[in-house]
Amino acid sequence: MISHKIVPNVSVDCVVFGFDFEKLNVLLVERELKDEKSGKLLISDHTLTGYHIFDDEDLDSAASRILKGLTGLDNIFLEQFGAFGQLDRVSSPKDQLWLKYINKGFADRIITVGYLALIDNTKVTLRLKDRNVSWFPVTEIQDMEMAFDHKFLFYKALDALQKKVKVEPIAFELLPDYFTLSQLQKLYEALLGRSFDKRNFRKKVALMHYVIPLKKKQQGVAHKPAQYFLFSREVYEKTRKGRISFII
Amino acid sequence: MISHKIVPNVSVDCVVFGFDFEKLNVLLVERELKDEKSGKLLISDHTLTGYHIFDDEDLDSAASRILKGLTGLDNIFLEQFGAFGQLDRVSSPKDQLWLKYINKGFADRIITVGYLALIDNTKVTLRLKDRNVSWFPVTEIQDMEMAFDHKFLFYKALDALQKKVKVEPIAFELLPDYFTLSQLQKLYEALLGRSFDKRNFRKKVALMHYVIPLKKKQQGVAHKPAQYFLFSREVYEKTRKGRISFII
DNA sequence: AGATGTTCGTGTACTTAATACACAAAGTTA
DNA sequence: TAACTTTGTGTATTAAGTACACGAACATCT
Repeated sequence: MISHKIVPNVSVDCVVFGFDFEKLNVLLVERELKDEKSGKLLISDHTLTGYHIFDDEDLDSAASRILKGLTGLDNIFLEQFGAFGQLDRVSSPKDQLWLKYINKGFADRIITVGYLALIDNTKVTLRLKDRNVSWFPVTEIQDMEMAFDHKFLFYKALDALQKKVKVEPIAFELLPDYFTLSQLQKLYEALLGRSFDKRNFRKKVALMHYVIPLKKKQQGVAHKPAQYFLFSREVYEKTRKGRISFII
Repeated sequence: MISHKIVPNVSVDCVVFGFDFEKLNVLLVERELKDEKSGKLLISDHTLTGYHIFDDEDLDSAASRILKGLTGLDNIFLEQFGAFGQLDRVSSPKDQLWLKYINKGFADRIITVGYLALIDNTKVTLRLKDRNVSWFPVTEIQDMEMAFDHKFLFYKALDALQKKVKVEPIAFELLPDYFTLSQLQKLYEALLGRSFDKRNFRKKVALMHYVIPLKKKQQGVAHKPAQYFLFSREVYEKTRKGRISFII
């Protein structure tokens, strides 16, 4: 059981990515603070999902705990993309006001460990008591107001994701258990911000013996139904060569 | 100026790599503790170079500070390879004994941020007051006794280095300003633990327009003298394509 | 002066991967 | 049954990867 005694100087922040078959999205939590008397909005922006770590859990567990609370899911794909300890991470007036307001006695020197999480949108229903949590297209983050250094962290995570996706088969974490090749292609296009030629893309996938066709086809679509495929990590581990280039 | 007030729960550890034109080495510090009465060796092993961070420096600065103290050099190539916060990182009897002995009042829950550093052996003379610091071939680490979770951290760093080296031109950080192609090849062989065909290796290097031949040749060697080359980061930045595969 | 030892620097043939590009087939809906 | 939409497929060309052997340039030794 968890003691709920926090380690004062350390937090984790999760950048949670999801794919809706159209575009890549990120999960953000609304942050609002109203002046009690005037009712005036003092703060209205968004944050990543993060929290301090407890003194009896390690970093990965802290990240898993946060994601469990957010999505109800265990076994979410999670990977560090960096540790961040700039002196001015939490020092803007807005952020100081917020920290005073929530009044949890956090230190003002907080080193945060960033985790990127990939989740299968089809499996999750969001929930976080008292706070609005929702998906935002990654292409819109640019123009949003964000808390602390969270916009910076987001772009670090996106960068790490784009690099990793070229080198390891982690994109499948964003898809349901079975998927069509067009969905896979759209995903890579959303991840990398470029487009691929259909035939060439499929030629490459054909060389990935761990992307396995199923007997199942799409049903009820107003066009030629697509075949479903499945990603087998087992086959991947067995057949991977030393090669680097994954997609591209 | 630095206040020397430490952040209690956070440290950085540096895994410092060097290349002696034969093999890849890592820098370790000897750790010894003798019983005051009996003179019996209670601890004799090696550690990475690390320390707590101060409350007025960020993570990168802390790592730079440690390396400056160790090598006298600024501007060393530095990059995070992960943050580590296992509950049992420092809890072995030996490590507890050591922490009691040095008696600096460190917390017993310490999250460390791992940095990998690449240095040009030809530019450095080691120095660390009161402690023995020296180079060890990476192939020998396996059989060494190491403090805390430092052996684990070392292998994480090595792994990160091997991945990164395939994808970015960081190997040059381990070489002097100018070098021969045979030295470059030996370096890649040491880094990746495999060998390359000379002609094919050179064919690849020829495609890297940022590896630039100099007029200079080796002198005083008892064989045909090799031409020197130089790595230009400027040309690299200008000419890099989206491609992934770097060497291999 | 000449022989010995060592590392340097180069080319070709073959196989594998990357790219560019267009159209008929299989479903739904009106 | 016609219109619409997405699926699924092949070929030709170029670029990159791999396998493989030998003369040239220097220092050293006799």
